[in-house]
Amino acid sequence: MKKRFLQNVRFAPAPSPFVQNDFFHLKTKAFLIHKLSESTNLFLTSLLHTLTLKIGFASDTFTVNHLINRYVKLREINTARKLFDEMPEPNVVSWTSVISGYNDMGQSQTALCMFQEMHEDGYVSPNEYTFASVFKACSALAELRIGKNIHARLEISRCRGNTVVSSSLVDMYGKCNDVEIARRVFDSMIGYGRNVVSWTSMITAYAQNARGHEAIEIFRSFNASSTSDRPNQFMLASVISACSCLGRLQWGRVAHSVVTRSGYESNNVVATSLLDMYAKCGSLSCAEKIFLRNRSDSVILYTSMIMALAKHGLGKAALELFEEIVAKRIKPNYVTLLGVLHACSHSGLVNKGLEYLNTMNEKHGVTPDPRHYTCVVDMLGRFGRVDEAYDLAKTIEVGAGQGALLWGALLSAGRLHGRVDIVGEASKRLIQSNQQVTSAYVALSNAYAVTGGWEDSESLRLEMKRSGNVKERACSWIEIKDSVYVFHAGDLSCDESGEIERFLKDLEKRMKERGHRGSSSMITSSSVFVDVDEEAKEEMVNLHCERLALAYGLIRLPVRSTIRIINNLRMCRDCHEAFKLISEIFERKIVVRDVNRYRFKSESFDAKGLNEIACKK
DNA sequence: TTAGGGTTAG
Repeated sequence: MKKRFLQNVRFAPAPSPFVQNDFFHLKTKAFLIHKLSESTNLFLTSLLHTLTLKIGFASDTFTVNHLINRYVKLREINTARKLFDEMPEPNVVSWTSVISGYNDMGQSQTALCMFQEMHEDGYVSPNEYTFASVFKACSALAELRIGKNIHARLEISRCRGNTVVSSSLVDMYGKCNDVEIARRVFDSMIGYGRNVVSWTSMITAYAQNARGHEAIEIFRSFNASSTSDRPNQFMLASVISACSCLGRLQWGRVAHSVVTRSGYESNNVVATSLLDMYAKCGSLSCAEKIFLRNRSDSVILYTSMIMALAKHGLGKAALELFEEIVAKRIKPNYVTLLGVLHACSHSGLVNKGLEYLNTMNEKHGVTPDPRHYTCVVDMLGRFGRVDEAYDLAKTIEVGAGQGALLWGALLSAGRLHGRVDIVGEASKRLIQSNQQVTSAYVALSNAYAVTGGWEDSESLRLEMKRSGNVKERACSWIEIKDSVYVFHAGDLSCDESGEIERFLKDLEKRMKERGHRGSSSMITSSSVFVDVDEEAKEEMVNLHCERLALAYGLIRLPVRSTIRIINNLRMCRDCHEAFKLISEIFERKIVVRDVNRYRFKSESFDAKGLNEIACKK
């Protein structure tokens, strides 16, 4: 502190003639602070700022801290920073206020730089408030390495064992995808107390890392604990999000009843999570009801509905909703445009999709990024324009994670359309960047085999075996009347497989009768080639024929209940409804890596657990 | 006696 004081002392303002004595000084200071705390506009705050300088409080840390906080609240971070830089003796509150201000402005990187500066300055030590703010910045940036370093610093400080700091740590590890450490921190909190925020952080950590069962287990433990806290909108939104990632409609419905009983049904964030849950669990009609009941100017609510329609193959409706956003002057963001492109991709509106990509910056102020381009590559690839997809993919600069999505999309397109050259190129790119290595090896090996390169194919298989890249058997699951059935890829031991095959052949025949020129081998090869005029494409959108091929891969697999799915399909009045049902089945299809773990969880915990909470008084 | 943590679309 001394160094900073000496540096600034010659610039410190001379004592003001207004400061006559201690009593006057204290009264004036109290008046200023009181007025500052009441000030909600920039004009008044600037006036009080001028007054603070005039009457000689520019060196008073406490008063200047109030000023800084007022500017932070008004989102005037540059003014706040300027004030901070001119302070002769900033204390920990001054530092934390500016760090927190940068967080609020979304400038998390600057917040972290400031924390480092504070450390190097060495005159002020961080306290609980500072650590909580800094972990929040790490969360926003998903900076695991820096977060761990600061966590180590926390452990040797006197600030460990604080509920707020630990909650922010749980959140940070969750956002950085290290759920195990998040859980360890959460468990350690039992010694000094958890509150509704700590529990919510843990639920969110599980939900955001696709571990819905554990998220719901934590929610159940929270309700069974002795805490007097009740679930609030933050916690409920996360619980619903956990139900979404599980794709289990029954659980989602029970969670919805908890929301209704808690009185949070009209909360905008909760409503958005409900909408998303219903859409992901296959009930588009319920999603629409939630949307209509809560229609507001929220871009996230609109975007969720656009995504829901897009995923259900209703591209035209999704685009109409987007036009409504534009007409209402709600500013779309990059996710909204992703939804629009997704809608075009899943509905065969290829040229429309390209038009949106090329005009989104000019018309909507959203610059296309690799995620948008990947969506368009996927769209072109799905509809046979593989060369265009490849040409576009080559022009996009991506990091490793995004590259996996981009080249993964091209790999699928190459496989779907039998383009060995594209499969080879995409596989090589994926292997080089160490992404999706197993799938890429398999695809590349198959590509070599198709072109007669048996030696290359064999050596690749050996290489896979040596490096431990063994492909896991894919599986899917489906929920029927509160039970979950797991399906294994390639298992044809089903008694009803003949009947299923006959049924699907019949569906294909009826589809052709309605004028669709799909591939004659659509069912057997799981490929759909589209070469139809615009009108037919529109109809194809409604029939979800691309999904039929994929759904076939799901329902041909053996479980006793498969026959019940077929019976449900038969109850449909025509093949349009049947396709919709197949599509819904497909929407709930989730590939899991660890089947045994999932089975164990699904047996040990069912919707009754949530029901108990729903009925709790 | 100023400063701190958790939610929804992707």
